[in-house]
Amino acid sequence: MSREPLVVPKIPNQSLIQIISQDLPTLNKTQAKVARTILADPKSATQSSIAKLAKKSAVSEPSVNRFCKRFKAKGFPDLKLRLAESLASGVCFVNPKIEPSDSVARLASKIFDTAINNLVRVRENICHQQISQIIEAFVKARRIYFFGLGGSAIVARDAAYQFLKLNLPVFSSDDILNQKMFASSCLKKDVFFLVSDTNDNKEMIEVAQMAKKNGALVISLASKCCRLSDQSNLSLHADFFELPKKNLLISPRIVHLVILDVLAIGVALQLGQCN
Amino acid sequence: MSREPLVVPKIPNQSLIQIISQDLPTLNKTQAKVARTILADPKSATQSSIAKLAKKSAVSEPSVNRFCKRFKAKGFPDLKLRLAESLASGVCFVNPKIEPSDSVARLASKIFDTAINNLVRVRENICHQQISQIIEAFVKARRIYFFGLGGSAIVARDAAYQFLKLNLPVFSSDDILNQKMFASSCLKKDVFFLVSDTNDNKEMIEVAQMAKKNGALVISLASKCCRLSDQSNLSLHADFFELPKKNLLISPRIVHLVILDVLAIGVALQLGQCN
DNA sequence: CTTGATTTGTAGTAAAATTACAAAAATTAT
DNA sequence: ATAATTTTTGTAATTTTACTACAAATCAAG
Repeated sequence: MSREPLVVPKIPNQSLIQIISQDLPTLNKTQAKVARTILADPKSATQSSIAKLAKKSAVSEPSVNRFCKRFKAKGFPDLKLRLAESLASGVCFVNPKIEPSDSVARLASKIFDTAINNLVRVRENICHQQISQIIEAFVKARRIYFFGLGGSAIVARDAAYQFLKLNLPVFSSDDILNQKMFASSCLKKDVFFLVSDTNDNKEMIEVAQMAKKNGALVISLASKCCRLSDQSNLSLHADFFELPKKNLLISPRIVHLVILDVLAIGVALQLGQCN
Repeated sequence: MSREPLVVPKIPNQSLIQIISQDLPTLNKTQAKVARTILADPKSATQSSIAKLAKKSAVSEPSVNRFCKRFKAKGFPDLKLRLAESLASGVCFVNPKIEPSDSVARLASKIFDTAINNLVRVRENICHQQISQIIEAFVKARRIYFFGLGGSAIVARDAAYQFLKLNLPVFSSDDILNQKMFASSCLKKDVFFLVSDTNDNKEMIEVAQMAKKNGALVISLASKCCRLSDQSNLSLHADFFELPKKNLLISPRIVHLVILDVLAIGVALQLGQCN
């Protein structure tokens, strides 16, 4: 038996849709046509016959068949099957860009898909050790401050609400002056949980610095690693697809809220309040 | 736009395999044979032809076809498709119950999975027509009130924040007295958007009734069809797994927020503000 | 039993997918 | 450039698969 390190070529459960969109650049003209038709509306592709799909893509039927074999399917019905699986598993990594011409149905499914994808990504990349440490800190804290600004103020408020239900000593505010006031007068046993989606908000960083100076534990939840994370004792981030600026589509708050659910239930278990 | 309460066509999104095994007792001899063959090995069923499956079940081909139609499939290929979906999502739809002995990693993945599953379910069952109608109503409204209580107050507030960014005339409050005051003094061109997770909150229903009496459009967003939905002109719900009470795990707010994202982006597109 | 209704299978038909092969592009070498 | 080779693509025939109409069989009630 070989002692050489094994190279495991495992690409775990990659969605067919993901594979197709990945390989799109390597496909030739005709196959790319088919790929684009499928990616544009995978659901309807699963319900078409090979003839319909060929016509829609402006290629011949055998070309569709060749496309199927290019993607390791036994044939067209097999491709449809794998496509259906890919859709059902909820993980559609196609980056859905919203077009003004989109129907409401399409719009809705793009937005849901994006939320789902982000959750899947974060689920896989989340650092459990940090989660544990934060739960630990929450349980021991004298007081926990949840702060955020703009859209993240709502996340902070929701978090405070969840932890309040667990009888933790929480406090929340969306007023930056209040936030600074509490940060400047806090104690060592306090915990500051700062939520941010803009990532580099100057005010929030100042709050972090003030709290840290007083020896409090600063935890940040941002959409990516940023200056706020650097200023924190513990930081969580939800790595998203990067999207063009001002695109309304991606909002980190969904992921942030789910992360906070994890923390809240973790704390509840720790306190034995989960029945 | 109609002010009559709409009957929402509910399509319960149960896994086909579940449905088949549920209905097994009600099937006649031949169809039961087919059902048992499929349930014995659903995966291989998705890869068989109608002839193979018929032979394996010791029935004729048309019997298999009739079986398909019995389960609302268009035909055999359609059944295979739904079976494949059912298998792909199968693991995911297991209801993850949280145990005190769960590790943080397990806890986190259960919570993420639940959120993801709920989003997938709602994505498939959401009524696009209603979404369109609501977008329409929002664009035309003189003023839009977003009201919620408890956990849903946060959802309402978030919604108000999103629509405020689009320059819509929004107003939000988590104070029930305020809510009633505005409901009692509103105008016909006003829209009330009521969010609820407890489903049958008496106060919220009163708000709906008051607003309706004044001729305003009442829209509700709840976690299932409930009395509040009945009192609304338009209602959306996010059908979840029903879970034992007091289980912290399931919170409808994630789904509610994503639905509100759909509405917000829909409105933005309608207004031409999406670049 | 016999009549009527339901269920099941046979055989034929229609549709869909695949294959073999030829035409058309694209690529390379001359 | 253009002829030769390779690759890609489409046409048409073949095969497989699924569906339908109808007849036989089974079942139920009188």
